[in-house]
Amino acid sequence: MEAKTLNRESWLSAAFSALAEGGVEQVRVELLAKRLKVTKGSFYWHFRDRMELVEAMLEGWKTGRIEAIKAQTRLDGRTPAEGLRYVLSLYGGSSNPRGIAIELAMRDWARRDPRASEIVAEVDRERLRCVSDLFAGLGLDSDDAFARAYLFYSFIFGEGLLARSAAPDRFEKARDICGKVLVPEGAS
Amino acid sequence: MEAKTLNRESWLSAAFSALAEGGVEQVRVELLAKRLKVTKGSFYWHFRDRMELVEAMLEGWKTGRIEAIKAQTRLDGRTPAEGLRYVLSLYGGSSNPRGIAIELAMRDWARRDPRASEIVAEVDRERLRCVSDLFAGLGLDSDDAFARAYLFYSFIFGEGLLARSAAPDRFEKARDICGKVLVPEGAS
DNA sequence: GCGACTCGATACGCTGCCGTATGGTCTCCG
DNA sequence: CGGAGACCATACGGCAGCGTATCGAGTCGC
Repeated sequence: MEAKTLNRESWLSAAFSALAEGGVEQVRVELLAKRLKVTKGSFYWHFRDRMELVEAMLEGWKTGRIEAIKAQTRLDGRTPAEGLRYVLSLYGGSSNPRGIAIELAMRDWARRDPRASEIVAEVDRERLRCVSDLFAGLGLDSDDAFARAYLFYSFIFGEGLLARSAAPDRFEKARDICGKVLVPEGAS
Repeated sequence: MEAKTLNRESWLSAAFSALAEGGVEQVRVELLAKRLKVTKGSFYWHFRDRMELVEAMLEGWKTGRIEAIKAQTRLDGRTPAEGLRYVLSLYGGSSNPRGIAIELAMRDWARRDPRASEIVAEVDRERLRCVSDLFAGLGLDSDDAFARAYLFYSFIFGEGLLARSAAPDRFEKARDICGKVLVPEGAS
């Protein structure tokens, strides 16, 4: 399992872990090197400089997320409502904490770096489009469908921001109720 | 207007600006000093070290936010629905960008610092309580009211995370529709 | 006017990080 | 076996940030 020699992917993976745990500021080559049990001599073999790593992260995240949302909203026999509930479950609660952490770190990064901001915008465009289509499949008109998608994603991201320790015992039930509000049962 | 001598508040204010613009990592004493046109000799007069500044920020933010939410949800003659729409408007859209930026930076900070996490949790508890009460005033039972408050705040914070450049022309209308979904018209 | 106090400047050492330069150790291939 | 190339270690210079120490320059009480 353990490749005896590192490659670009090893460094990218470690970089995303660092991003998830500490934000962009924590993806530093000497820290990653320590994490990977090598020295930065290795890093500068695979990458020209830190910038190149960071741009590879942006590009990789973008394509990965766009592929993912397309796959996740391709309903093979599912109804639109089921599809929405499925997408919601992917980011809901405590499933996939790493994915959520990367998502949030990415967005915090985007707040102060125009390149990250552009990448996040592209991903959001695609996601809003895909999820809008699902809501449109529920019978909503274009504006309502978009608004629902907007609410949908705002909730998903915002939920990751709300301190779950504020009332741990009530969150699960709240999430269920929110699910019903976000993707209405009765429609279509 | 310009005080000829700085005090703790001056540094705290500059620190919050730096926090809003660049996250905790950017509240650095030498940067703040440059921003305030002094040297760090001043800083270490007013604060023991960077830690003390940072803790003062946490404490100040906590008390300020808790006072604010209590004032904002005290409905003097307003109906609960009006109160909710008012709170929503405070954080909505492009009003108060600095407040939103601090809010998001605070939460990103909380993701990796347990002290910040605890502060945010305390503020969230109070906010959820206040807004839950408003929803309860609309006739919802306890669980539904809490879930609505949960959705309400998730939306507010999540909205700040969504790339508005993903579809700038559609966001305003979407926000309006979301408002109607978040605080139902008919209820009560 | 003089000491005490407030507030800030200057200068230093230390650490962590980036990037470069150069050398070493494998592996593969002919 | 021997050379080439892939991969990594070691060592260095440079910069930025933290914290300390010390020294002014104003201000206020008396």
